[in-house]
Amino acid sequence: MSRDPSATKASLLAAARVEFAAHGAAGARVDRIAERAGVSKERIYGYFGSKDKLFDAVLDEVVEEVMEFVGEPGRDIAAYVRRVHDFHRERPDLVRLLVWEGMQGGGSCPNRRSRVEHYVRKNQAMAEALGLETAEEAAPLLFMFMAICSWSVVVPQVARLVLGEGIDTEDGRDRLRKHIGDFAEGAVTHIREQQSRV
Amino acid sequence: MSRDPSATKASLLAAARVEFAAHGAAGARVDRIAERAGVSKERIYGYFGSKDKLFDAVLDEVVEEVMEFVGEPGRDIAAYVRRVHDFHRERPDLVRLLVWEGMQGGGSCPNRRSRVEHYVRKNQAMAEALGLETAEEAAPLLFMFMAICSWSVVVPQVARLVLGEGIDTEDGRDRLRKHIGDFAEGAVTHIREQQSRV
DNA sequence: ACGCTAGCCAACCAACTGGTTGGTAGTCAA
DNA sequence: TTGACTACCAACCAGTTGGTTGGCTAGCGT
Repeated sequence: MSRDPSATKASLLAAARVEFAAHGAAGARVDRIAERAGVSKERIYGYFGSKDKLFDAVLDEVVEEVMEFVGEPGRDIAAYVRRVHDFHRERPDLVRLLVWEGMQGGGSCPNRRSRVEHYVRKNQAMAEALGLETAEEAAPLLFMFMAICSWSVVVPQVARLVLGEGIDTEDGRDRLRKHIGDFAEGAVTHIREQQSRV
Repeated sequence: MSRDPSATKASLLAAARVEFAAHGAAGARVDRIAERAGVSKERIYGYFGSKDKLFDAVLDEVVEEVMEFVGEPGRDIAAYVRRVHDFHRERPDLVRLLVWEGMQGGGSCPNRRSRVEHYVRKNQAMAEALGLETAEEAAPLLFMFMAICSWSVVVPQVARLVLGEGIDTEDGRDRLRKHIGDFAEGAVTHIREQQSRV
């Protein structure tokens, strides 16, 4: 058909992303990926070797994208958190892929080097904004921000139970967004106070 | 073998809990559950009808347990959050089951009634502790507390990347626990201040 | 003692799984 | 033109899946 290897590869990656985000590495079906890509599934093995390696390739790609799209935290940390929240809400793929990796994966963690680097950079930016001395001190904060920004993507059914059906409306989502911002704001002020007290 | 229906049922439920927590409803294997329970898999269909219904039964049971073991939030909310964190760390089953349900489930949400009730009760307790007027106002807070307490169970690989390898040691975990408590403390103070300002 | 029901299992089944293979057909250098 | 190389696919394969079936037997009421 297309006789354009790089286009075929890209098409497979795109299809795989949809499938993996929806079902995880274990739940994904190779046939569905191939069909969505409009390509014989044999191409998956020709280009990527196996289903799992394809998953890793997708993850690489998405992590790369997020580095590009979500900037680094600036002075106004609550604003940054809201930005991250917006990104995850609009494109839940990354969060879902990470969660699948964490829940199904055997702790292999591909592309480790660059991912660590990515988070270190964010931690540094955050430490600077908070007046903390080392990046490590900011890490738990970053981690918890990720948690509150992602949670409603990960357990939407719990969100509906706890926050009410309103969470499915634009209005309800905005309200949660505001709470998330406030929550972050509170935590940051708390830290700043502890900081100045020393 | 055992010829004791309720014992067989219980044995199946226990085995299913392990299997479902590890692999989710879709990833779980009926044969493995039966083998672990030391029972023919046909009994699963005899007692529960299908794999999915067995999953629901397990979820019911676990939710029930959590209601029992984790109390309600008292005056010291940070302490409550730490308690929840400890529970999830020691027994990650509940979190994992909820996440599988959220990621794989089709939004059916079995046992809805009692689960809503459970969260409403917690929201009320929390609203009271914070001096908020309605339970709904406390809901987002409860939701975010769940998030920060569960996150390292859900994406352990990210925890390792962000917080460093130390997270796998008892010491590192305690440090995170402390940060989670502080984080909650900060958010609560923030809310209390907003409250008193009005 | 005896039959009947309920708990149980080994064996089975059709559907589906990730992965492979043999062969076709574009494409490009010589 | 030819020959070789590469992208590609339909058909295939062995192993696994959730779910079913026919029959065995422990234990109870009679």
